[in-house]
Amino acid sequence: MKALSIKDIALKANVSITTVSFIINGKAKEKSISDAVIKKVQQIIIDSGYKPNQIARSLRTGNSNIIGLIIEDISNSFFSRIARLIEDKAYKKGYKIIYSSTENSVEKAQELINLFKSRKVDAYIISPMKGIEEDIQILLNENKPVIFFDRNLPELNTNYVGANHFVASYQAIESFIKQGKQKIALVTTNIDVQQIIERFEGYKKALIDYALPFDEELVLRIPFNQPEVDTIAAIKQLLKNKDIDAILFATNYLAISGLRVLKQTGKKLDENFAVIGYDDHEAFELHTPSISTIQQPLEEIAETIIKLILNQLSSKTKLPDQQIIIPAKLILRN
Amino acid sequence: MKALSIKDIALKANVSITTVSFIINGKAKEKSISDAVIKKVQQIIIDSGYKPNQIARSLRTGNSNIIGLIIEDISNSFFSRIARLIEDKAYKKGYKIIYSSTENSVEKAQELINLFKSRKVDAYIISPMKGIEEDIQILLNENKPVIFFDRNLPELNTNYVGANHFVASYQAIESFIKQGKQKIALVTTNIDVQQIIERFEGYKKALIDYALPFDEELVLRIPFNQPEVDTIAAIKQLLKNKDIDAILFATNYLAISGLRVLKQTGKKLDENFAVIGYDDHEAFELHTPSISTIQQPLEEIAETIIKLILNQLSSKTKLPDQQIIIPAKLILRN
DNA sequence: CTGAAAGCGCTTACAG
DNA sequence: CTGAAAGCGCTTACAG
Repeated sequence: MKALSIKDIALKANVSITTVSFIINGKAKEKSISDAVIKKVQQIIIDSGYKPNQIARSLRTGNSNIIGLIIEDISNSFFSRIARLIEDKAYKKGYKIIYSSTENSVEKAQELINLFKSRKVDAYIISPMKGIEEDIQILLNENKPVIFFDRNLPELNTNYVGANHFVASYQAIESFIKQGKQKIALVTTNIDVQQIIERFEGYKKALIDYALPFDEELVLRIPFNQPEVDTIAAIKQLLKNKDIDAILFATNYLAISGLRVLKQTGKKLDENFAVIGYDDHEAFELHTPSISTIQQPLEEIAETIIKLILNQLSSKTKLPDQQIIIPAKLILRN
Repeated sequence: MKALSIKDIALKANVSITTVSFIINGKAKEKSISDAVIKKVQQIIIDSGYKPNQIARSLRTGNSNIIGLIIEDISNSFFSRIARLIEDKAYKKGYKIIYSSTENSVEKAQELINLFKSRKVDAYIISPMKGIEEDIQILLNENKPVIFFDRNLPELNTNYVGANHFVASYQAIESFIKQGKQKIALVTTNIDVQQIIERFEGYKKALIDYALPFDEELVLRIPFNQPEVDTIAAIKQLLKNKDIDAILFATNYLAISGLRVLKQTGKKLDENFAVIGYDDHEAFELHTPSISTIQQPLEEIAETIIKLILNQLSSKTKLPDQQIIIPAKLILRN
């Protein structure tokens, strides 16, 4: 059972495929096709259930109405929520999203870019990593809209939408200090991207501003993709060796591991020990006691990304790049 | 900057595009292209960074090396974890996955099927809903491999991979009864799919087998996509009106809402009141006390799905449909 | 051992 | 008001 083609419709309607094509693409008026023909062809299309072959259309036009979304890990709730929001919003504008995870691997990201490129996606939304600059630059040279989100590569001139991680992190530490905490640790990842570095800088700056000593040994940098048992062991070690009274976790999955440590060791969250997580997670609110957290405004981020993309796609000339920084919110839950 | 085409490569190598095509597709030996030519062309391909246009290839061959994945909601951790696993496994076999969420809307699912169809995906992995039967039947008539997962539409002859929800649910209730629970509620959704019905049947059968009264008023059916505040209100109502000593939640997001209710009302989980969740979630283990849960073997489900797909894609004849039911595990955490 | 040519299903500049 | 034809970038049956 082969699918119908535009030729079949033209045959049935006794017109040329040109005419059918004009009608399908809403150019009937502009091309002054008679109303009678328009009506007849449209009826045949409806009756037959004909759907244009998008592959052929893409080959001919060079675009696809598809936006490629490249993220770190779809099973991380921060990314899956953002993906869902972007999907919804793009969908309403007639664009489809295809997405895939990189696990922070440059090779995987390169393959995804090639995949998307060979599928002629119209635009790219990327949470990038160091090492991918060259591949991105090629996309930019081809005049493809590229929006970075979550993290930026400042050496590249492109659009970026992200939260103000420096300030968020600073405020989190500030709130610890105001609670009288003295030995505040940061549990972060070792991935070398701006957004993670900013969280560290905010941490450090707050300590310095409040005249607390900055101790590199209170900063735990967990290798990305390390098995969780090792992460848990490292956090246990940190708690054992140092007399810590507060921890800021720089990602939600690290905070989850941290909460597992507390559960396993029986360490209590009380006036002597506090934690703050990054990026909300159901487990934080439901925890006893509830865990305070830094929340990125997902809705606003998704909205901004889509707006930037659509602007670019509808403009013939290259628009100036925009770096949009949205405040993150510290949600105190105790 | 236009991308290179096979023509450019042929020109540079001073051979025909036929020859280049054979070499790209590994048919050089079979077509007895000389080693010298093979080497020369390959070198030019590498040097120039040429990547075949997959759109053109798809148009010509009618397939795409892409598998379409249609799920309920990518922001639900059950689906995002499965998606991630399927993505990994397919990737290793040279297939890419594109996925999208339906939110249980038949219309959205139809649009996605049409999108995927017009993109010539090679196979479909679908968590279906009632009302989509006809569209699926069309895919089957076109001899496209279709695998249902998570839920089945028994009236359709197709492949299915899922967990044994009846048994899992039965065992959960059985464990409540053995703890001496008497008034056991079920909080489930109103979506009319087999997997949800089985969870209900398991609940009911266990009560009957153990000579406990089955009371329809202890079954709360939450409308899908209802705002969470309403869900929370309904659960509060249930707890208030009935003297319940145990609840089985039929999905993880319902259990999350249930835990929110406990938090808000201050109701304690103790020897007088127990809950079990469905599909694991970080919040369950980290909760105080930890929440018991029914876990579907995600890894095994993903593995089985991919195996079925690859079998079908590599077989020229239609393989017999398989219904693969994998046991779910009750994880008791207290 | 290699190539010319048809064709996949569209869009669109051009012609009438 | 409408259509014939070129062309997007591939693959492959056929010919030599």
